[in-house]
Amino acid sequence: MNLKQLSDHLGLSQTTVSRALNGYPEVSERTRERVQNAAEKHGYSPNARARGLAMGRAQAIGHVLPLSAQHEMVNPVFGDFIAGAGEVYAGANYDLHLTLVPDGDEEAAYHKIAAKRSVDGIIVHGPRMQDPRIDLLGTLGLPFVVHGRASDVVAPYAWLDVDNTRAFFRAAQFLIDLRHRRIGLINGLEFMDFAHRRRLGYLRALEGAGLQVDPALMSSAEMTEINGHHAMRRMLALPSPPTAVLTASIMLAIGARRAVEDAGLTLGRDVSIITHDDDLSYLRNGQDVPLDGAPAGQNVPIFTATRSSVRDAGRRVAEMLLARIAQPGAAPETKLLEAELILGRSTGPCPHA
Amino acid sequence: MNLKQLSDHLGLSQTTVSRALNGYPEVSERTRERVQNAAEKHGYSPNARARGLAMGRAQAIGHVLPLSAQHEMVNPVFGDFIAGAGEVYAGANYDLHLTLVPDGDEEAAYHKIAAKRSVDGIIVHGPRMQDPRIDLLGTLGLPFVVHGRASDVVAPYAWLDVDNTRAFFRAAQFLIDLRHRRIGLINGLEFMDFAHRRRLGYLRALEGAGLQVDPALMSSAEMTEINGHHAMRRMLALPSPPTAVLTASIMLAIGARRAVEDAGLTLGRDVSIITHDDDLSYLRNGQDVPLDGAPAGQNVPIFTATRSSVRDAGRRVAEMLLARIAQPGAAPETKLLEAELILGRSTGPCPHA
DNA sequence: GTGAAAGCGCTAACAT
DNA sequence: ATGTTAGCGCTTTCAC
Repeated sequence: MNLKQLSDHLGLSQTTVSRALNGYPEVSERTRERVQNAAEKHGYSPNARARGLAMGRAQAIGHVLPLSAQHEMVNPVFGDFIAGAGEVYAGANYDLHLTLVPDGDEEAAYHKIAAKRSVDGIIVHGPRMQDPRIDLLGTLGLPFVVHGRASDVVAPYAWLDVDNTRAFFRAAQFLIDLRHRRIGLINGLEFMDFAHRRRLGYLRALEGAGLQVDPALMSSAEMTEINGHHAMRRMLALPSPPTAVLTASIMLAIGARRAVEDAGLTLGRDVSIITHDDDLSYLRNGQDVPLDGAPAGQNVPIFTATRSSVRDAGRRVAEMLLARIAQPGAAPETKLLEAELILGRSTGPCPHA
Repeated sequence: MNLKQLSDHLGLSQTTVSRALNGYPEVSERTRERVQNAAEKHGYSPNARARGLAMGRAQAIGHVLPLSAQHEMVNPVFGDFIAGAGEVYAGANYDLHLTLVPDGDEEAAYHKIAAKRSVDGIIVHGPRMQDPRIDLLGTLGLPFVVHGRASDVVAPYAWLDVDNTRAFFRAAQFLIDLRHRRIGLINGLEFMDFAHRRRLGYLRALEGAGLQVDPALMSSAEMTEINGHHAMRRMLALPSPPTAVLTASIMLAIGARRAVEDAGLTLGRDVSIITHDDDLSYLRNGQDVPLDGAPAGQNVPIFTATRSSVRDAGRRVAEMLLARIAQPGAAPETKLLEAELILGRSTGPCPHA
């Protein structure tokens, strides 16, 4: 059923029906009601393409996900993030378009997205430190918001990010307060901006405490269990192994934990592990203490996480973009979310202290 | 730059330019080249909405993700799956639309998708056992392919699925062969079709071996670490606890593993854990043995997983749908993927045997 | 309060 | 081999 059929059926013009459905004031209440009932009854929804063409906007948002050859895995929280954004779009009658851009032909891909005019704005995912996409999008004049930041980009742009630097600073500081002196970092891929910032926070805490920075205690790789295991194994084999390690995701932490067990060492005594993760719904499910069956005395903090859930971050980024589309001239808004500490276990004071 | 501007610039009609760009044969080679160069130079890409409107198709595929209130988390492999599908769409010049449907108003949502005509076909995610969406889509006449199956739907439809029943049958059989008699199942939410089938495979293996089925050894919940921990704790507290447990995801397995440790028991001796996961890229990263630092003698199978990666499954589902769109009359194709066993550890023979 | 008509940017049937 | 024209389904001026 299209507009013409519906209006013929009602004995009205397309114009009137369109106005009735879109809430224009000059339609009589009686007519509006008749039209709305008929539309409902016949399941009429305007053809999105025709509507967009006539109105000059797509009523759609593009999410752009870079796929790097070095980065096989898609971030597991991506689904939750986009679910949050999707909620907002549904409420505002926007569609969600997803574009996967393999790195290499990035510039062409973004030009094409802009030229096709099938979206009114873009959410940029997975920014790198000196991400060329941001300046490019500025040039293209398409509204956008970045989920994360690109440290080396100077021009102002809209973003929402977790304070990764501070989260890792606090986590490292926590270990320092427990008198650890040899503290390792098992990080994600450091060309990704979030991983770079995490490293920065770790380094600042060490430097602030006057501790030596040892490259052998730092690793950077994709955040999988096996990489966590390898990195921890390597560090434990050092002449002077770490007494505590900070990992950048729960999968890295799990791998590291197993490496400690494999070495015949005891977690929280010989080696402590503390981890950050973007989403602790894996563990928490609404509860603060992840594993309440843990032996007594082991409930010390090990997790840093964003206070708001990933889904909520998705909602907020979507809202920022819609606001930006509504107010094209406005100065780019930015939002920095704080990470929090959550009670957990496997962490103890330095054994040598 | 739009078609009119480009054609004016070239001193040609819009028709000729359109034909040149779309590979129609009646354009002279010289003209085609001139047009293509100009288009390239000015970064011309046809307006997707106008094109779709004129051609009567959207050149876009919709992925529909149900969001249940009971099911807070989006499956972490969703990103990888959709990345695979996206590759195929990019090659075929299709866009990817994502729609998130909260359960409740499912019917209305699907009607709306069909009426809006913004996609040429649909991929259905997360089917339930008696999923009403499938019959609904059949009625709507929109081509679709289901990722997974709906056991209670009788009408034929196109799907791609992993053989979950067989995977869990084999996994349970493996434990039975190790002489285990008390075998637990820590499953996902069983209104989801995949979880239902997994349970079926587990039950068949037990029944085939003449073993008693004990409801106290079966749990069903969202696949998080904490749920794995709770379920395992509960089972270990039974008068007659299991000697082996089969879990439905790596996160459940990790939680269960910790519960075993917390109980002061030894994995692979007192209790064995064997798990399935849809995506072992977390662990494997291209290698067959997940953790090569494992103590000797513990490298026995613990993982069943899809042979093809999740991303590849995404590619294949997308191809099925595009084929279906090209051949609307064709009989619905179906594809059953085999799961495989992967070497791991934490599994041993029954201690009482 | 309602309708006629133009136009959004493109493709495709129909000339030439 | 190229151009003219109609039309995809809607919104929006303009006229009544």
